[in-house]
Amino acid sequence: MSQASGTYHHGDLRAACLRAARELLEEDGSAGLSLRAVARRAGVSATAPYRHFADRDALVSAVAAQGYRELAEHLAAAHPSPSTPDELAAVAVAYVRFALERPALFRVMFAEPCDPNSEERVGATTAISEYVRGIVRRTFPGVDPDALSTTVWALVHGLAFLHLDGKLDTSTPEVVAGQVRAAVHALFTASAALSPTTAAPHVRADA
Amino acid sequence: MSQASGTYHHGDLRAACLRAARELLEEDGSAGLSLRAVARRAGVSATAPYRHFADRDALVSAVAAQGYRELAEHLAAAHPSPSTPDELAAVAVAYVRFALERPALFRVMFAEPCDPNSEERVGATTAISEYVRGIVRRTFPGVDPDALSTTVWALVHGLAFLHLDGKLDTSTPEVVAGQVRAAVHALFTASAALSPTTAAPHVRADA
DNA sequence: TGTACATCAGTGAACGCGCGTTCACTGATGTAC
DNA sequence: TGTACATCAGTGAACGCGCGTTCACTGATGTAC
Repeated sequence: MSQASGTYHHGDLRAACLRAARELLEEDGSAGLSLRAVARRAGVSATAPYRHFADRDALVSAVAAQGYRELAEHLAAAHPSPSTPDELAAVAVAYVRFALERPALFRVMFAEPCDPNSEERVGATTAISEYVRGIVRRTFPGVDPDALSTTVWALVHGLAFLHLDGKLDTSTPEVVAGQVRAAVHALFTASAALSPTTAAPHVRADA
Repeated sequence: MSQASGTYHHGDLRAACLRAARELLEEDGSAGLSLRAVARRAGVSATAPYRHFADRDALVSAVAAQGYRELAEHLAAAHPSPSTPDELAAVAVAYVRFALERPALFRVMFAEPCDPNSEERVGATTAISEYVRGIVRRTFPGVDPDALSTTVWALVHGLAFLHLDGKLDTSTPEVVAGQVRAAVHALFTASAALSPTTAAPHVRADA
């Protein structure tokens, strides 16, 4: 029997290592991810992972990349192609919820000083970035998508991190969602006012 | 001679440890802060810091708290009491610049899972939070300061982190400052439109 | 169908490392008389 | 002013730990004949 994902001695140790890493992150978010702990959890000798990852960094980058992919899926699940403020807000809520449900993974994805050389990681980041740009283009036609998508991403990302660090009220998911929606809607109104097609009077008054 | 900050055998080892920690963070941002490395850098035995810090966590928290204080000073230096969008933007630029100039310190302050028990740390965070709220109150009279200050802080904090992680263009300080100013101004316009006193027509039209 | 062989995923001992923390100590300082 | 003493900041040896990584190996699998 020959499958696409090879079944060797272990079965699929690479996948098992990633799974183990995720479990460890979920159990103790504050601990650093160690190759030995991952091997232990995968039920394999300390050196077995070296067959699948060049070194510890490669493992960490692979975990981060998987996180980016899952984040993208999570956002898409919130709404396939948002084009209204409410839909954008729903995606923003999903982003923050993702961070709060997997705090350690989210930190690995963003807080860990990342080597810019990891293709997997750079690619995944670019994908997220493009996704946000697409939303902004659809939701705010007539506004420069580059500048605004940066603003949107920064706002949502900042909300995620401040919640993660306990700097904001995280008592219930509803409270969090409310804060995120309020912030996104404030932003939308701004942009509508700036848009040439729907410019607010106090902006046109400059002309 | 008896001074407020006691001069003992070393002089002032507590301060020397904090200084050493800061130097180490600036030299290698990716390495974790270790008590032994700090002692080594301070030119003192590995166990000497225990006279001044209960354990490693206490040292890290002290460094973070010092970072918060310096951030507050940095923001105040950008503008003592901002009350216009331009002045707020200047403070936002200072916030992001602070993060980019001391990336490792900034990560210790925010990215490190922090124990909510550290009084020093909680207090410093609260101070920053209050400072932002004050700015928002002055800059956006008539708008609920709670909600908006969260939005402002999140936006600026998100900009700082995305720049820090190389997700945005950080080629020159001017480019970064431009992005930050653009984002803050977008937000201001939003809030002006929402404010009862200066509400934009398309908002009042709802009534 | 059966045998010989190559491949290579996983093993396990071993390395050298830096870490946090303990402990009994030492020796400079400041104070009481 | 001089001596005895208490304090306590800093020492240095020692502990046990988990880490990343190396290396020669073993043994299951898949393949060629």
